[in-house]
Amino acid sequence: MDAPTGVREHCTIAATLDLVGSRSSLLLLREAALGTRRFAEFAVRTGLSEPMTARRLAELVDAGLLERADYREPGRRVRQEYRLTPAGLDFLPVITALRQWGDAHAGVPGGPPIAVAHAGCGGEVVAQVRCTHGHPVPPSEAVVTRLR
Amino acid sequence: MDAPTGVREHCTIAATLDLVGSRSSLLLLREAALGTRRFAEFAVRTGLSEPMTARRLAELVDAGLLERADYREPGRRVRQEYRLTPAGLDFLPVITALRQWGDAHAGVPGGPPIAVAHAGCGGEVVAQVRCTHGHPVPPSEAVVTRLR
DNA sequence: CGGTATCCTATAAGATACTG
DNA sequence: CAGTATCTTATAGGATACCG
Repeated sequence: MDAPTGVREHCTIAATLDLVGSRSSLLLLREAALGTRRFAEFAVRTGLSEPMTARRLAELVDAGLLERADYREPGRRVRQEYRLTPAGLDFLPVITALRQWGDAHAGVPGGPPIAVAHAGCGGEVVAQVRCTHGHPVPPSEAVVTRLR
Repeated sequence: MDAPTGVREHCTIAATLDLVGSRSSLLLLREAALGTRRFAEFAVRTGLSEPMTARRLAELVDAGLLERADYREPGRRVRQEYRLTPAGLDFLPVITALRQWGDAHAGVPGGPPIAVAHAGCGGEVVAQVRCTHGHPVPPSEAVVTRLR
């Protein structure tokens, strides 16, 4: 009678939030975007407890944003690592946009703790609202159509 | 002894999530971005209960993303409306990026319920990761520096 | 090191009823 | 229409202890 798996949301933003919208998931995705790979690093850098780190990392793997892989440094035993999948890489605009808003409006003492620059050019990396033709789209030029 | 107001996070993303990171806040900001102005519309369109709608709208006003304003249609009594402030408009890249990821990876039956187009040009509106010089920045070209 | 099991608290969120 | 008051449930998340 009820849906066996997943969520039946009518809005894709709501569906996204149901999937990865918790604070802990977003912090873990932030860390993955910054290059973190190992379980203990995720827990320390996000400040999340280990049980929560484990549960959310497993959810993100299930949701297809992260993948586990074996990882062997020469002469050491096999370890695990978590890496962004293509769907996880597609999430980078969200992380970038959150960081950008936070840097501008939720200033923390001492300033932002990380900086992201474009390799070579050195420009600051930001998320921009544009159309698929590459034009910047200010809010006044965005036309919203409700399809249903 | 403790901080009287606000949150002292070390990361601007975490600070942002503490401020407006709940599912209900993000759904309300989505609606504000789509042009919703009135209390009852916010509640119906997000599917949130009225108490939650009231509490979160007040939080968003306190946080400076929305502002209340009197609003009078000719011949009718004064009503209230909620509008995005400049800080709220700055949040549009986050909403756009969430919608974009959801449209691509969290498909809902019947397809996305809204479409956003660039006025005139007609191109689909998306969030793109770029540098401040305007170059598109693929994940491999983003250089992360931890400042502390 | 990379987790799991168990238990606990805080808060997100809904239901219902009511008010100016 | 635009909320508020009160109550309840579900879940996010932490603390602690333990395991292969």
